[in-house]
Amino acid sequence: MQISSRFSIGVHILSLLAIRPQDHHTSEWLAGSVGTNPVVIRRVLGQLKKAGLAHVKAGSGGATLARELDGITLLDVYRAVDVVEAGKLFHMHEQPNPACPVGANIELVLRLMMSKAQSAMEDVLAAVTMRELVDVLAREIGEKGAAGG
Amino acid sequence: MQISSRFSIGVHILSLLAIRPQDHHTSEWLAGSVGTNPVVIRRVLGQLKKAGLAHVKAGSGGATLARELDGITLLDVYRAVDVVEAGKLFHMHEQPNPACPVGANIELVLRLMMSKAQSAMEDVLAAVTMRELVDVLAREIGEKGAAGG
DNA sequence: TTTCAATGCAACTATCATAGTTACAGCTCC
DNA sequence: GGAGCTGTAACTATGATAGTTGCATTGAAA
Repeated sequence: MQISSRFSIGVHILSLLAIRPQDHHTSEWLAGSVGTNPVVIRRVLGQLKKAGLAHVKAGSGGATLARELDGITLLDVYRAVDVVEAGKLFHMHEQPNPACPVGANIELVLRLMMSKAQSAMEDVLAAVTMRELVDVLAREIGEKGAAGG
Repeated sequence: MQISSRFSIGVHILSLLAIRPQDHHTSEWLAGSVGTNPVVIRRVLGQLKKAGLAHVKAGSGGATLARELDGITLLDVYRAVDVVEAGKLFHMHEQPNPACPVGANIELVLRLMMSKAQSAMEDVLAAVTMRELVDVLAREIGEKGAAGG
């Protein structure tokens, strides 16, 4: 089991929009950096757009950030690409026997723990802004470097 | 995307072994409380056994705890049922373009964040022992009650 | 107004994990 | 030996993911 790569693709896209604001970011251009199909990019970009994180221009094409980097957390991206339903990271078995003491009561207890665990994970994502991520990324690029687009 | 119910089934099984130590815990009996097929139970129980959390008797049948409740954390169960590979909760897209500055460097940065988020989640699981969970469960049962097995 | 590149979306594919099910060999104990 | 149970293989249905093709629509520029 893994959380869909739509999340990492979303972060990648927003990073590109931030770091190379001068370029014309078509889905094909973005797909070239992400290493996937333009349609996959359009799907994710559509979700970022719906979440108010990006603008996308139909016709002439091109995407831009819809918000300041400081106003976008990793949790915003994670929510935008709809990768895990809220409160449903863990799948609880669905038919515990209500006639058994354990079966009748374990769901409540277990859901509480699951919820805490999921929240802890999401809190980490919420604590990181795209600004911070892009800054670290820019430093990496500065040190190691890399050519092309 | 959701983490497999094998985890919640595993916790349910261990709770049953703890709370009703007098019973003969066959896969069919356990399946009755969990609300699933005996084979599903045997599969999970086999994983708990391999992880050293439960004993299972072939032939005559029946499962028992292999460790004190205090010595079993929810993380142990989570690891036992092999629900998420270590460090791989998030799926990173696999072919970022090394010729693009962002593509070449985002993996490192993103994996760091993903790893932190996953660890935060697992730390919560590690902080809860089956003893604590069973105590809460027993209190629930005491308050609300429920008949049968 | 024609043209052209790009988006948005539907539809289809392959692949994989999950979870349920049947079947049966092998083990244990009475 | 027989009854009952485990361990495991094999098969099924279902659903998510991710890639792909095709096309109607859009918008800007020639």
